[in-house]
Amino acid sequence: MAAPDTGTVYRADCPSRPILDQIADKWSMMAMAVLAEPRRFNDIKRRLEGVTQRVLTQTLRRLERNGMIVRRVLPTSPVGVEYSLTPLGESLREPFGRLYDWTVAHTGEIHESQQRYDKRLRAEES
Amino acid sequence: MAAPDTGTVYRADCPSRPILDQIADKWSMMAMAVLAEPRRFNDIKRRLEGVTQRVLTQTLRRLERNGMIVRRVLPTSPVGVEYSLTPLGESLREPFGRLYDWTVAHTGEIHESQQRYDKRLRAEES
DNA sequence: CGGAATCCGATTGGATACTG
DNA sequence: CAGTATCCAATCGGATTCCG
Repeated sequence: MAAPDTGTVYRADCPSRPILDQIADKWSMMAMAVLAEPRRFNDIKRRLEGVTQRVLTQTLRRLERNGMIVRRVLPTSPVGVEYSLTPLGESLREPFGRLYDWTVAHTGEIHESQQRYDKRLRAEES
Repeated sequence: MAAPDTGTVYRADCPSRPILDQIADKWSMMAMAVLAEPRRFNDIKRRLEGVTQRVLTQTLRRLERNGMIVRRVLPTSPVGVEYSLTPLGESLREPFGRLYDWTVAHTGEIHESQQRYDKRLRAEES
């Protein structure tokens, strides 16, 4: 199976660790999905309902630094900026998509588990 | 392809959002991988080099609440606690494994991109 | 052994105002 | 339009101590 060998990974020097830190967060995953086609800043912002300008900027900067997306300034007036996926970023959409599909498929199960857990906790506290 | 439709997802009420918030973090992913076989608290802690007791406890609690793992108190002295994956948690290892494999495969590319980015940034500041 | 509780510095993130 | 800058509140997380 695809999962890592549990004997050798997840030490402090495991190369996957800093990378997961950089890309495995909510907004990065959403931004990558939305960037299936090139989009401009405010377009992305509108689609990621709830994200603030500050956080979106930081997210896009980090994705750019890690080679997932490219930032292109358009020669318009006023200036426009278009973001698009690199081949590297494109290749990440597949594993991300798997994860997304999984969450959608198991949403109900998870919510039920949460409610059972919270109920049990409240019962113990009484 | 497996990725979500960019026209309809990532709204505030998209069911994937709170779930990704809960599971798509570094320590959760590492803990899930390490729990390929049932393990006790301090065993997990040793394998996740760098994690503190506090953070590991919080991580395991959240995974338990979301139905990914079960916590079993062993009738030993002193008490032992064993964590193991539920079927739901087991099913998550596959998409997680894909993501892990991806990070390992592209570590080099990402580091190069980071260095190019940082270098370019320093050049502009001067 | 496997936590819970507390303290506290560091980081995050929202709101707001300003800019080329 | 696409940011940057600043302020500030909340959260996170490390270290330490105590407990059944």
